[in-house]
Amino acid sequence: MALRHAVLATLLDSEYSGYQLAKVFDTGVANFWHALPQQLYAELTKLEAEGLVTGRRVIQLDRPNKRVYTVTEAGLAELVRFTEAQSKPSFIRDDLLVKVHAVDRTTVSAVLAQLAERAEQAEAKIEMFDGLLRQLRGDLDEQRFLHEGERVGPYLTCLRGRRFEQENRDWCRDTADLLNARLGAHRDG
Amino acid sequence: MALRHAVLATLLDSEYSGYQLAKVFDTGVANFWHALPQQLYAELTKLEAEGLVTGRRVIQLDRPNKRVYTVTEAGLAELVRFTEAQSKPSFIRDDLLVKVHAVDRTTVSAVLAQLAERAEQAEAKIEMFDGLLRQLRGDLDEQRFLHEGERVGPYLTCLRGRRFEQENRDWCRDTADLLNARLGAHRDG
DNA sequence: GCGCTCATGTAAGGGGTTACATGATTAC
DNA sequence: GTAATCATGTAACCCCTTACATGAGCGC
Repeated sequence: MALRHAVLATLLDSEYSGYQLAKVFDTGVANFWHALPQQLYAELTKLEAEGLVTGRRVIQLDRPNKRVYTVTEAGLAELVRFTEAQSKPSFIRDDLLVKVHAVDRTTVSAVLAQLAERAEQAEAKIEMFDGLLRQLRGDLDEQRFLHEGERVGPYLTCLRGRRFEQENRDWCRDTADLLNARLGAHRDG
Repeated sequence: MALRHAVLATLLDSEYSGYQLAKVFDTGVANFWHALPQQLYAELTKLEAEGLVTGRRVIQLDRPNKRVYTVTEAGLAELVRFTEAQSKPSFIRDDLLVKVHAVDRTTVSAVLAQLAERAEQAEAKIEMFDGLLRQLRGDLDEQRFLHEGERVGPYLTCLRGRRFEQENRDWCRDTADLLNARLGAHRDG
């Protein structure tokens, strides 16, 4: 029962519809939480029933209508309660790392291809983060924004996401280089 | 259904009992997969029923007996099939990052305390990885081992884990420093 | 005896994933 | 009309988590 807190934290940035929230969870938020659209629709319905968010119908002429959500006082209180409670240890689950762990007994070429793909995805995410960070800090330079900006939370998590993806990209490249070098040297696999 | 592949990949390193596997999943393997002991016992039973691993009873005099498992040919084939299939995108779920994202509207002191705690945990993991890496490469230096060692998969994933924890520790410290500086400057809470 | 580690589970319930369903509106 | 995006779900199933249960052997 922690998806709700990720949703509440995200709705502090702006009001969102389920559809918009799904987009955000697929990009920026994905650095600290992962969820599918169906989960988000269900969670928003539950959160509204419990009074932690309120929905507002928005009539759109050029597109289908939508329902956007805002955090209530009760929702914020729940987020504070969550913040003060102990954190569960975070966890990673990564298919690609499982594959690398077993690479000496499986198919090196398949792993190499996936490392290259992952490195590219990481690169794309880095650029996405750079854009997001620029957008968040507006006219200020980073140090100024971090020290004087009003809301730094989202900026700080983006910085973390950016570092993570950089590390990810570099490791993928280093690992691919090494596996390639071994292939060249041994002429097997 | 991907826990099984993490288990198979881990059993390539050595034969393990469920209990030992749980220990390994709590430390080294935790960098790419997370699982509780109950899951592992259940998965080992299923894997043996499907012929992907074989169990062997070990009689111990000084401790309760145990059952240790090895990957079969069919298990290795399944791991190869998995390796060649597309990877699911990896995901992170991290309470602490949710809390940092919302920090401007919640309790800074609680977040600071948890950042410090997390930084310490990361430091401990870095040391654990250093030990593991030394153990894996034996007498060889790192470059030599990476280029000439027999099994580099586990070493490569450890390197990834180490980098990840380093990044984690640094970000926690930087973030805590910044939040502290803001507290000092604004004198609010 | 008591607590610790080793060792292996069962059962219930909640959360997440996969597959499917529906409809509005815009652009070609 | 057909594809693409916007928009919102339902249903079934599987996996994961939480809580509980059991017992052997060691050190004090």
